[in-house]
Amino acid sequence: MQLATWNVNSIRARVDRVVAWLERTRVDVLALQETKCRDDQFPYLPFEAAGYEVAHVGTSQWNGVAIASKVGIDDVVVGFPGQPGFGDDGAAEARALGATCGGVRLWSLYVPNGRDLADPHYAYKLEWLAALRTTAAGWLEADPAAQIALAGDWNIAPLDTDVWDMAAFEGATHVSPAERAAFAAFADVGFADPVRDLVPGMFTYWDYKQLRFPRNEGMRIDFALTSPALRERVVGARIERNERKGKAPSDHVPVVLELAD
DNA sequence: ATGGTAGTGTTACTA
Repeated sequence: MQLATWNVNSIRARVDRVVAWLERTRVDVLALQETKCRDDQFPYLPFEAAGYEVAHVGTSQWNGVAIASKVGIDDVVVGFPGQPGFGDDGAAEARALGATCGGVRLWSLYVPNGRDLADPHYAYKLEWLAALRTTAAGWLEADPAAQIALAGDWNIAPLDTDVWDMAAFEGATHVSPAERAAFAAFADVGFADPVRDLVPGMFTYWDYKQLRFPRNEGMRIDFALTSPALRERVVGARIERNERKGKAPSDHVPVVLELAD
């Protein structure tokens, strides 16, 4: 089974590319982020025609997460327990969606960007990550054998080598010690990144601006963290850099886990 | 030179 995550930066702008990629790669389950649409605007039909069921949550042109699966999609949950909100109404944003697909409990996650170290969005980001860690740790305590994937755009570059030039990130988000500690805290409770060792030295995101992709000035910020039982099933991984090429690409590329049956 | 692109939706905001 193949399980993937991909920040598509608008599903309506990218649907043909995403479905063509699914049909070409035969990926079984895909977590999507930044769909940028309401539920009633999601292009379900092309996915269904390709054999994928879709669960989606989106409330506006911002955020939006989905899961597409051709191995079933059960027990769909919008938001994780304890997920903090943001904004005047303090409502939870469309940044987390859980579903069980082919025996794997998959969460499609779009971690808040943070914007600036002094911005309230940054405190929100850290709060959001801490709450997710607490909740995810509870899932493993309840069932140590659970097969769980925390997959998405984490908006954190855990290592200095996960950005093209640390000097360009002086005082910026994505690389701060607090963000990196928040990310490392998931490993402390059992959620590992199985991709880094299999695919070292590759980015998952390149900004549209400033010729970042031609210059390979990117960031590694998209991850599929696995619970111990799911980690045991990982037999391969790839980062589909070619998806940043061609006509109308997303600024992120898919990260794929290959799982033993 | 303190910018540059892209998407959604509007005279801006997010990334």
